Amino acid sequence: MHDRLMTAYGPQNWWPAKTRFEVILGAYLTQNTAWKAVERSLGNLRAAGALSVRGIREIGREELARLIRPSGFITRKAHAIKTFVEILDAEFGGSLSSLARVPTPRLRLRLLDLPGVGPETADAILLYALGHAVPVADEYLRRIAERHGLEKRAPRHNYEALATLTREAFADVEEADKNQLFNEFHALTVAVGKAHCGPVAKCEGCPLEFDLRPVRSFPKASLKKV
DNA sequence: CGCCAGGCCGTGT
DNA sequence: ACACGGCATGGC
Repeated sequence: MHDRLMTAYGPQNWWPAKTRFEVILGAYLTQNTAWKAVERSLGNLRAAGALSVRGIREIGREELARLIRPSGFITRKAHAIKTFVEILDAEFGGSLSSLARVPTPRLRLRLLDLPGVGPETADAILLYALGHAVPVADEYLRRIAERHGLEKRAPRHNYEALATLTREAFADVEEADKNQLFNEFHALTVAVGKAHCGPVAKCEGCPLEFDLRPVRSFPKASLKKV
């Protein structure tokens, strides 16, 4: 899949953000939200000088909520983002580098313990902001796995099963290369997902093989949740 | 106008 | 364990 998608789409150069903290903000803001809307929110934050740890630290929740309005769920996301910075300050001296030095398993659990951080957001932050080599699964990968019948190896196609599926697929890769591969694979998954993996798959021209299964036989409900 | 987006969480079974 | 609905907003 990775090779096929790479051939079709080329390197995606993710994450589309300049700083580590910008990646983290994007990870929160893009939850069930189109990236286009996230870009607008990030633009608002930049204009307000709030695109940094200090910037978020210094603005109030209401002001933050107003700035991220385009990407929705503003009350929850504003609270979640403020909490992240509070924890960063309280436990890591406000240093992302310090946070990044925590061993992967413990760091992942700490992130998951934060409000508004589920498995995908935690792994996106780990991989794209903190440099840890973890796979990121998402709704598109879930649909791809389901429509290709990969759930035989992951009976309960939940998040962890998809992550494991990805880890196993890249098991023979050099440890030093895994970060880059997980990075690219998730970005490519989103690329093919946007083009072909909506609620109703558009198999036309898809570099994958969605015709392995009759897509229309999947009830809408089965495409909804991880 | 209706569907949905690079999820997460509380609640009910 | 798993399903379901709410969370907010704007693009298409």
